[in-house]
Amino acid sequence: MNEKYYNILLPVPTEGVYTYYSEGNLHAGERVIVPFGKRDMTGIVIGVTEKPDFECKEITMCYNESPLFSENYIKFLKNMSSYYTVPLGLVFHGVISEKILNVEIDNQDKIKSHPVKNITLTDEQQKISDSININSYSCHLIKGITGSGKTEIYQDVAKKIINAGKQVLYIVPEISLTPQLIERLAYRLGVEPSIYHYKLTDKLRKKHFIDFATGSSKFMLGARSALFVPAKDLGLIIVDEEHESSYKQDESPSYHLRDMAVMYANILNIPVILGSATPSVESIYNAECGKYILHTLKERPNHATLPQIEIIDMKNNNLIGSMIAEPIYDELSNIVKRNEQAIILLNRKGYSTYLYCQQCGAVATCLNCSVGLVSYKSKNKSVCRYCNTEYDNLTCSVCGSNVFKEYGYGTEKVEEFLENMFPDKVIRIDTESITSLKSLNKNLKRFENKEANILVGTQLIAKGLHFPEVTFVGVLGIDNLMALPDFRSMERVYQLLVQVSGRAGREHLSGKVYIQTMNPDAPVFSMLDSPDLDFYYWEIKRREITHYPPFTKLARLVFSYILQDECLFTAKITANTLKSLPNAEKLTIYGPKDAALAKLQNKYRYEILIKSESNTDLNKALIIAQQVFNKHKKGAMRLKIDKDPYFMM
DNA sequence: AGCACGCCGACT
DNA sequence: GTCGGCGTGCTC
Repeated sequence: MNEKYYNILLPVPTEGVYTYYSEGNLHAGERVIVPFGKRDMTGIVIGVTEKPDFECKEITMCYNESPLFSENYIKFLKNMSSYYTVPLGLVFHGVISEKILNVEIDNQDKIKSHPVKNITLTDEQQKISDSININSYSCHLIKGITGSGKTEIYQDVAKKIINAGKQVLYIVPEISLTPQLIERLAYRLGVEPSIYHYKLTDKLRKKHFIDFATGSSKFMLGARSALFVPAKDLGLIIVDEEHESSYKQDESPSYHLRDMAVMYANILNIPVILGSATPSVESIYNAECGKYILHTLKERPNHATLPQIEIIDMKNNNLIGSMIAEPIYDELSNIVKRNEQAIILLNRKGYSTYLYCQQCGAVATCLNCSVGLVSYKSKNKSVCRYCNTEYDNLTCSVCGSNVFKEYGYGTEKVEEFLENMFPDKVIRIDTESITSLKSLNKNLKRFENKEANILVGTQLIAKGLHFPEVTFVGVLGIDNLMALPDFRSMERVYQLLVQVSGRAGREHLSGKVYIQTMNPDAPVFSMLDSPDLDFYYWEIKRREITHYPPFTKLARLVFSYILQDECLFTAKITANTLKSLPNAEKLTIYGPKDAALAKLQNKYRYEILIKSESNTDLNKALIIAQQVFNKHKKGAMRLKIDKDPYFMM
C-alpha cells in the first residue's frame, strides 16, 4: 500500500480544498479529475497531506502533463482569497471556468510569426524603457496622453522580455480590444498575440489558454480574465488604462484587476507596467509613497496643441431645444457648415429620463426596482435601466392615470433634435443603438467616412476610440455625474472630461471642448487643462480630510432579500456585532441604511460601510460579518461583501 | 455550482 | 395517490 493523500483545489464556491488519495506521484499545480458528489470534476493538486480521519475517494485520472499551474499561481490565488476574504474555491471558480480548466492539450498549430517591424523610440521613451529592470519586481506607472508614446514603451520592454525567452501579458479594458490594436501589436512585435476575453468562442479561448499555459505562445493580449491564464514563464504584465473602473469585477470575488496584476507580479518577481492618460488617484498616491515609479511623458504627438476648453454656464445661456446651450449649438452649426466633425457626449440613454404622472405628480418608477423609468421613442416603451423591464402602456401606480409628462433628455432625444436641425448629419452610438460589435463598427466606419458630421453618444465614444477629424466636443449632462453619491465621482468626472478632450483636435487640427453645466464654479473644471497633477493634489486632500481611500480601507456590505423587515433585521444584527467587536475602535461603521438603490429586481437592499486604517482589522470584521450573516440569514437572503468598492450604488 | 433530499400544493 | 415547486444541505 503506497497510497498518498493530496489536497485538491476544485472550482466550487466553497473553501474548495478536498483530500483524495492516489498511488501515483503527483506534483503541485498538476490537473486531476476527481469524483465530487455525483459528478466528476477537474481540479489542481495543491500538495501532499497526511491521511485524514475521514474516508477519502480516489483520484480518477491524472493528466499526463507537466503542471500547468505554478506554485506561485496557487500562492497568488491564496493571497487573493485572504485579501478579499473570499473562500479559495470561490476565487478559483470565479477566475477560471471548469470548461476551460479541463481542456485537452492536443497537437497545436504553430503560432504565426511576422517579420518584426523596428520601432524607433524618442529619447524620452527610451529612457523610461531602459529604466525598467526586466529581472525583478517593480511597478511602473506611465502617465501620458493618447498617442504620447506609451504603447511604444510597452512594445520595447515586451520585446526585451520575449527575446529573453519569457512571456508577456498585455491587459486592456474589454472595449479597447479592437482588431486594429491586435493587428498593430502583431505587426510590431513580430508574433501573433493570443487573444483572451469573454466573448471569444470556447474553442478559441481554449486554444489560446493552452498556447499560453504551455509556453508555445509568448504574448497574450486580453481583458481582465487573461490575468488568470496560467503562464509557463511570465516575464512582464502590462495594464493599459489602469484607471478604468471596468477593471473592478462586480461579482464575487470582486477583485480589481490592476491591484491583482501588481500582487501577481510581486509574487513572480517580475516588472509590471501601468499606463494611463489620467491615472487613478490611488496609483499616483502609491507612486508618491514610493510603491510605484511614476514616469510622465511630456512630449505631445506631432506637437498637437491642447484643445481649448470652455465651461458654459447654463444659467446665463439659452437652451436650444431645452437641451443644448447656445454656444454649443452655434458651434455645431459651424461644424456642419464647414463639413467638419463633432462629438456630443451625454451619459444618459433613451428619450426622456424623468416621467411624471400628469394627474398626481408621482414619478414613474419600475415595479421591481426603486428606479425611475426612461422612455424610448424607438421602442414606444418605458424601460428600467437596471432590470430592463419594459412597460408598454404605463399606468401610474398611485392614481392609475396613464398620461405622463416627460422631462430630462437622453441620447435618443438629442439625436432626434439635432437630426431635425441638421438632417442626415447625425449618428448616434450607445448600447441601445448598437446591437452588436458589427453594428458598432459599421456606425464608426460611417462616421470615419464622414457620412455624418455629428456623433451623439454615451461614454462608449469617450473611451479609446479614435476620430482624427473631430474638432469639437460638446459635453452635456455632466452635472448628473458630479451629483452621484460616490466619493470617486469627481475623479470620474475629471477622467472622463480629460479623456473626451483628447478626442478633440488630434493630429493636424486644433480643437475645442465646450462643457455645459449649472455649476461652472466647480473646482474640477479649473483643473482640466492643467497637464500636471493639480487635480490629483486637490482630490487627495479631500480624501484625506474625509477619511476615504487611499487613506483608509473601505468595504461595502450589501444585504438583499425579498422581505424588507427581515433583510434590515439581519443587517442590524451584523452591524451591532461588528460595533461590539474587541477591535471596534479601529473601525468606523456606517449603517445599516437603505442602499442607493433601495430595491432591485424586487429585492430590498441595505448596506453597511466599514472604514478602517488597518487592512487586518477590516478583514477581521469582514470574516465576522460573514459568520454572523450565515447564522442569521433567512431563505435566499444574500450578503455581498465588496472590498475596495468602486461603485457605491 | 450542481445535485439530492424532503416537505407541501394540485393534477391525471 | 404522484408530479413538481424550490428551500436546505453537502460535496474529500
